[in-house]
Amino acid sequence: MGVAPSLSDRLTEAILGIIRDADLGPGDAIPSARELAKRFELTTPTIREALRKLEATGAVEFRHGSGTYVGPTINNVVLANPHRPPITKNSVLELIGARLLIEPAVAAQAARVQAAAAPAPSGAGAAEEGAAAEGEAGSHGAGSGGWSLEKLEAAVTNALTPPGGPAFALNFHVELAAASGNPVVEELIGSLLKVRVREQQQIRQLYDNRKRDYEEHRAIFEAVKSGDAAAAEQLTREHLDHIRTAIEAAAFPELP
Amino acid sequence: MGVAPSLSDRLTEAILGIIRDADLGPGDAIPSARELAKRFELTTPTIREALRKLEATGAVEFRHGSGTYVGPTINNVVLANPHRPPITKNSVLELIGARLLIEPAVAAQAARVQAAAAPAPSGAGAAEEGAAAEGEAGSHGAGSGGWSLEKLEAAVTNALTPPGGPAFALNFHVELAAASGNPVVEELIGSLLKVRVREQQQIRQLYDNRKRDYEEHRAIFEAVKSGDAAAAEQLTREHLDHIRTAIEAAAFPELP
DNA sequence: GTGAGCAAGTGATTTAGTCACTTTGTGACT
DNA sequence: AGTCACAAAGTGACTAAATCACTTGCTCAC
Repeated sequence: MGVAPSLSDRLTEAILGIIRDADLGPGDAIPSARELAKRFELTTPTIREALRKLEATGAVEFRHGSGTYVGPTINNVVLANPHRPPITKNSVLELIGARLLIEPAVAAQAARVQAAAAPAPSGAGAAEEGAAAEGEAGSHGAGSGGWSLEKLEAAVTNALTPPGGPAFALNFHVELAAASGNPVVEELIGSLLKVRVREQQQIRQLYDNRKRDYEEHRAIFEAVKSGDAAAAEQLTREHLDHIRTAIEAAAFPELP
Repeated sequence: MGVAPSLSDRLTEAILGIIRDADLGPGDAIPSARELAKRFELTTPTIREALRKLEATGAVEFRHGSGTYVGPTINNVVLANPHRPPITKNSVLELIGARLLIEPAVAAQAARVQAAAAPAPSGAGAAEEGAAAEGEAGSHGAGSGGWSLEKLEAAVTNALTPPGGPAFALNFHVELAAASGNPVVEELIGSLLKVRVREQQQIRQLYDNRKRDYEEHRAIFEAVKSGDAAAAEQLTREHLDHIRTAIEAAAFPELP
């Protein structure tokens, strides 16, 4: 078993080693392909193969004429398949089903974290479990820079902004996952959403649930803010269930 | 935006198109690099770059001297980062935290599916929510071939088998996710576990919780089998919590 | 200053060929 | 007839030296 640790696999590891030894983060430039070729005593096509592998997982990024740079997802433990199969109505429903299974628990955890951080303003009876504050994030998260409750609120109001508006990049569900305090969960939800960005836009065009989305997002936000885990969980479940029934009712341009 | 749809990105898409048009599945051979070079009127290094990208995500597999084959994860929507950062104790805890958040809900869903499939043997009061049977799987799942309850039981007894034993590939938590009926959830859990296979082995060597694992797995299995969602959820939570405290107490060879 | 234009650095791709490995089938030997 | 050794064909792995395309920054005229 494991007879072949070989290949240009070692090269990708070596390049990752260079990146980590130099403590490079997303956006930083890495040595050019020719430079690496010289350093490893290989030729550029070989180097490029290794770099392409790293590119496929978002570990590095090519910019023609400029250089090669560290990618945004180099520290991810899980990622969305960039070579995903063509979307079907069924696969979209499976995706929603998965989110319906995990996001309510995420919302509840976010509320618990919030309740532990703030000195409980109005004590609603929602302490259903022990595991409260998971504490600090290891700083190598998936882009959650500052404190998350503010970003979460920004993401709420964002549901009404047109594409291209301010801070359109913020997604409520991703920010909600970030508020749970666990960067892996944030990656998970982010990956799940990234798979269907194109379909998301399609759905948004088909009918206008943006106002309802906004209201439901706000309700969830309020529940999280007040530390009511049970309410956050239930509201999130209902919200996703609404989306699911909407998708079920929708007639897709492409359906198998 | 999106000014550059170009690159050898189109090549990877085209190759994926070939695979899907020919309806090739994992294990099937794809045209050789030279053949593809001729077909696309390109040169082999260019083709190889595209193939390397596909290799990085498990869409294709190289076998030196034999050929190139369709990989096992070509239909995944989410996957474990093959170029994952070095593991730290904190990152392992984050991983467990994420599983602690989602797996109890997965176990509960598996129990609900089971309760809906079998005509409730002993009606325990566990119907806390509506969403029951999600129905058929789209057949393009992540390896769950036959019916899952049997495989789940096989995975239970497997906790005691030494490495290299029969059906060692089966993992209880992955099979549990499969039993939830949602292939995306199965992928998710599988990816989460794949990230730390090396650490899993390390932990298993440090101290022997295999017997306790076995007993807890069996308890969860029984709860799922009897359709008791609440029990399955709670038992899974406790099981993962035990693992977490064990990891917290462990002294890792490498710790930052 | 401001802008046009040159030059260096970098990625993108080609071309032509060699080496290493796997598979398969043929043939000789038993 | 059965089995083993070996050769041939097909394939991936990699090299070598170029050329083209793009970006960036600098310089120099205006």
